[in-house]
Parts: sequence; C-alpha cells; structure tokens
Amino acid sequence: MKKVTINSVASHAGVSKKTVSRVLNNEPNVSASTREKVLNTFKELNYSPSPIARGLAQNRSFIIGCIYDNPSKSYITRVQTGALAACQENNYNLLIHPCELRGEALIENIQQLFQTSRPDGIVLTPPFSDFAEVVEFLKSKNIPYARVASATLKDDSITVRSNDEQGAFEITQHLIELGHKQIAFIKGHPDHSATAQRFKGYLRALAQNNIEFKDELVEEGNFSYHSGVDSARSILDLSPRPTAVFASNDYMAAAVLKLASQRKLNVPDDISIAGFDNAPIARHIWPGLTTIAQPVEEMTKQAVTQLISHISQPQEEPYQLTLEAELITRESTAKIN
Amino acid sequence: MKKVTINSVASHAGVSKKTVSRVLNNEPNVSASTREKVLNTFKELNYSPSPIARGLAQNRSFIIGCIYDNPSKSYITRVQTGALAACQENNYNLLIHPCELRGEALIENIQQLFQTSRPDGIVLTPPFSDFAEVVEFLKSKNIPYARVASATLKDDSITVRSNDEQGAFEITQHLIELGHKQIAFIKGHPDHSATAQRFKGYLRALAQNNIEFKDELVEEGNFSYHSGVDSARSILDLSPRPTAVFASNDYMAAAVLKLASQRKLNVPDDISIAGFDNAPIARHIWPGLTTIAQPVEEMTKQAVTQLISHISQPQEEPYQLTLEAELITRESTAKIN
DNA sequence: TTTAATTATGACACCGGTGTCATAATGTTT
DNA sequence: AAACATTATGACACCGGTGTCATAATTAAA
Repeated sequence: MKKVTINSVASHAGVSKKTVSRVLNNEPNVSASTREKVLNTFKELNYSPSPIARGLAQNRSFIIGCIYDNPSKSYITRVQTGALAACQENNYNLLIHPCELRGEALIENIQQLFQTSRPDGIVLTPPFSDFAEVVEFLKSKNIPYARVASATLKDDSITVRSNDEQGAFEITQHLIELGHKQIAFIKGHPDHSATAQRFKGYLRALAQNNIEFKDELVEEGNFSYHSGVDSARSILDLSPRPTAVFASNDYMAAAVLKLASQRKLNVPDDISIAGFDNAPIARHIWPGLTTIAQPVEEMTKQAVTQLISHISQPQEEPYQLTLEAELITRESTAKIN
Repeated sequence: MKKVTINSVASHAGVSKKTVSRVLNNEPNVSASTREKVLNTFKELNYSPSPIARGLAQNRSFIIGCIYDNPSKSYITRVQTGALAACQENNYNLLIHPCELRGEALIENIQQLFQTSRPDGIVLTPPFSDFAEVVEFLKSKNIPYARVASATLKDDSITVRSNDEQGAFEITQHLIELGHKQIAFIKGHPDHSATAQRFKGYLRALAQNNIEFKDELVEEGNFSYHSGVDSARSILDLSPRPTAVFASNDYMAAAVLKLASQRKLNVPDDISIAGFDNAPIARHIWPGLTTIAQPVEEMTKQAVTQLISHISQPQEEPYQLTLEAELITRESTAKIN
C-alpha cells in the first residue's frame, strides 16, 4: 500500500492541491462538478489526509489532554470513555495524563506536557478542575480548557458538572425516610469540590427533617478504600452506634461494609450503608450498595465536545451545564427495626 | 510566550538549523564546542522541538496505539500505566483504543485507526494479542506491534507474558494443601489464551496430587462478574457441594462470594474461594480473596519499550519474555474442616 | 610540506498539508 | 455589448523539522 498524498489526489483528479484542500475542509468557492470529481478520487484512491501535515500547517496537534488523579479506576475509565467519544466524533486524539503531583511540581508537569505533546486543549477532571493554580496557569498561557465536575471556582470557562449536592440530599433523605436519625457521614478528599457539595446535601436533608446535626457522626475520609476502613472503625466504635452510614463514595462505603461484616454485623438489618458514584463494586459486593449514579461519561463527553468546538471557534458565552444524578437503591439500606 | 523554533535557536547560536538538528538527535560529527553552544541556547530560549514537524519530516507520529477490551477497569488502568511509562521515557504518546468489535468489523476499525491517527506501532492486549486475524493484518501492513499476555500464537513478534499456567497451578496447589479435594473451577472467556492456561495449571495440580478431575466441577465463565454469578449458582447447587472454588479471575470469584453470602454460607469455613489477578476488589471485599498477582504494568511497559526500540531499529531476535506471577493468600481460603 | 582521509558545517529540497494572493471563468448590471 | 461583481482555481510560500550532498576545516599519512 503506497502512500496516497494530496498530490496524488490532485494530479489524479486534474486539479491543484489547493482545490483538493478546499474540498477536504468544506470550503466554499468550489464548483459542484469539481467537488464531486475530487470526492470520487478520495474514494478511488482511498485517501485520508495526514493529521500531522495538517497540524504542522495549522499549528495544531488535534490532541486533547486529559488530566486526572483519581483512586477509582472505574471513574477514570468512564471519564476516558466520554472523552474518547467526543474526540472520535471530531477527529481528535485523546492523550491521557494521570498525575499525582501537586503545587509547584504539578504546574511544571503540565508545562512539560505542553512542550512535548502540544495538546490543543485540556480537560481537567477532579480534583484538578478545582485547582485555581492550574486554571490560572492555563488561562495565562492561553490554553483552552474545560472543567469536569467542578462545583467551586466560578470562572468563565467551559464547565460540566453533576448535581452532587442534590444527590447527597436524596440519599440522606432516603435514609431518613427509612427511619434513620443517627446517620454517620464520611467525607471525601478535601481537594475535591464534590466533598463539600456532598456534605452540604447531607446537612440540608438533616435540616429539612429537623434532625440535629452531630459532629461526632462525621469522619474525614479521602475517597480511598483505606481511608474508609479508618473512618468505619471510628464510626462502628461509637456508642450508641449509628443506624446508618453514608459514605461519600462507594469505595469507602465498601470499607464500612467490610468492617461491619468482620464484626459480624448484619447489613442492612443492624446497620444501613450508602455510597456514592455507583462504581462497579457497588453491585459486586453483598449486599449491593445503595448509591448515587452520575452521568460521568456524558459529563466528560459534553465538556470535551464543547472544548473542541471552542478551539476551532472561540465562543462568547461560557458553556456551563449541570446534569442530574440518580438514586439507586440496593440491598444495603433498609427500614430501621 | 512566543514560539521558539529551530530557526530561532540556529540564528541565536550562530549555526545552521541542520547543525541544531544534529545536536537534537545526538548525531555524530558535531564539534564539542558547537554542541555545547547549541545546548546552552536550548536552555536559554527554553526550546523544545515540535514533534509534529519532526513527525512530518520523518514520516512518524510518535504515537503508540493500545488496543484493549477487558471488563476489568483495574486491568485496563494497569495496562495504561505500564504503556504510559514506556511512552514517556521515549517521548512517545499513547493512544488508547478500547474496542469491542470482532471479526471483519474489528479489522476495519483498526484500519481506520491507522488512517486517522497513524500510530507508529500497536500494543495488543488480551484478547486481541491472541487474534490471528489481527496479527496477520498488522503483519501484512508491515505495522510494528507487540503482544501482551498472549500464550498461544507463537510468532516472531515481541511478546511479553506472565506465567498463567504456573499461577493457576500454585493457587490450586495451595487449596489442595489446605485439604481440599473437591475444587470447582470457573473458566474465563474463551477468546483469552489465559483461560486455557489457567485451566491447564488447575489440571496439572490435580494430576500431580492424584486428585481425580471431575467435569461437573468446571463451569464456563467469561471473566465478567455477571458470568460469575451464573457459574456460582451451578456450583453451589452441586451436591455434594465442592469445598473450594477457584475462579479464573477476581470478579467471578467475587460473584461466588456474593452468592455464597446470600446463601448464608460462611467463607472460608464452609467454602474456600480463590480468584486470579489481584484486582482491587480482591481486597475490598470481606473476606479478602486469595488470588494471583501478575506484573501487568511491568509486562506492558516491557512490551512497549521493546516495541519502540524495534520501531527505530528493527531487531533480528524476537523479544519474548515471561514474567512470574505471585500467590497472594488472604482470608477467603482456609483449611478444610 | 603536500596530499589524502576524516570531521564539521551549511545550502537546499522535501515531508503533506494550508494561507495568501493573483488571475481566470462566470454571472450580473447598465 | 461593455463594465463590473462574484465565483472558481491555481501558483507559491510556508509550517518546523530532517535527509542529501557539497564544501570547508581539521587531522593523519606520505
């Protein structure tokens, strides 16, 4: 299979390469007959343009960088799926960039990513979507970016989030409706804005039902399974023991469940447990976790789609979208007895 | 920040751009003093070459495509981690390509991947590493590729695998040493060569211990959690019930555990359960799963590293490497009582 | 010291597209 | 039919590097 370039197409169709280029880019001022002739040659020669040459000429890379640092593999995969979908629709490539750095080193790392790979835009996912330093850096370098699942940091950039506060409210409400009043809460990682949002939802549900908030029922986690184990220990040691635990994500909820099982507690009869995110583990364990499902793929896809369209023609209006989350009830929560 | 090109560097250093190019590529025939002068200019101007321009000139993309289709998100993430590590060390970009297609459509899809993104090489991960059609296609198109975790398909390509057979042998041996004789086995997806290998290891351990193989103890799974549930049902319905279950991966093992819990069976007292892969879920559930840990990141990193070095200078000897797996014992397996 | 071999360097075309601008072809207005 | 506006097309430079080859500078051999 020898290479088919724009020159082969041009000479085969009997036109100049500039005209071929016009057809390629759907530019105006090409006669219908010429356009068709060229289009046919595309098929005949099985031509597809070189993104590299295009990139060089237009000073673009057709690459979107996706920066993330998340302990949940399923979350990462979902982010990737959404981002990939948007990229494929627009003939972009996705460059994944897991990154555990913070502060100075983080900025340097992102800078290096730019020097070496030159993405046309960046999708920031939690917790980076909330890092002012990162956003400032991108803005100062004039690099297009979009933010996924950020609740704080109101700026004029593309932002797609889901309603974490409402989700947390609903799940707490669900527990309250089952008769629970002593509902422990495990916070997520303080860097993530979702952490504050979910806590707010928890508080709102308590307030709305006139349930007193008790500080000792709240534990600081960080979204990792391990942190969940520690928090679970403190909670299960409380006396009286809470009748329900709402963990800010499913991994921590699974940790609570594991510890409860180790202590021969029956879930949900002795204690109800709820999580957040609807990670695979939520249905892989017994009992299955009541949790909140967010449209992660959709959020990311929207964000990337907007980002790409912003790259080709910068928009006036910042694109901001909030999608709703959905309560999923499984076996881990039940009426208090 | 205005752009720094090879021309800026050349004029600033007072040499031709070709000489700058020589320094960039560590070519010989540059005097020490000139080299140093250019190197200093690099730093001074904070220059980094454009991979796109380089790519156009050398007809390369500096992209490695990674094709996968695996129900385990953690496996995918580990593959990505290893591949990324190798890419970053060699200034390549990684293009992830999840792909659920098979047969004709699969080949077309890969072909399209080539037309649009033009990767310099491809890493095949299970089950694609074992698909003769894919390998044949790549070979016919003269596209460099490496295969991860393939046990069958002996060809002369770069292949890095882990010893699935030995791992399965060890875990079965472990169960036997605990006194188990009725050991059920859940197979993986038939497309994956690991499936046959793990089964072979199971058989070898039985044979070596003079334990009769019973066909009814073997169930066909496909590595998904869901298939594990089905297989678990059949196994737990057997009478007499096997005293141990060895599932070909952790998700299916988790399914067995879930079903056993639902049936109020105590694991490991009533029944021992073992998995394979050491997925996160293996330690996130209670009791933790005895399983086999494979060096997935390392395998992939090795494969990609070899692939990249093969791209720049094709090797005579095919690179073939087998890494060892490791038995991890947790609470899900115990002495028969 | 000359000559030959080797090393260092730069001019220039080229990779495969796109942008700019001049010009040719066509359509419209008077 | 002449003058003008519009649409269609191509020539050519350019994007930022690398490959080829000629030549200049240096070193080794005669």
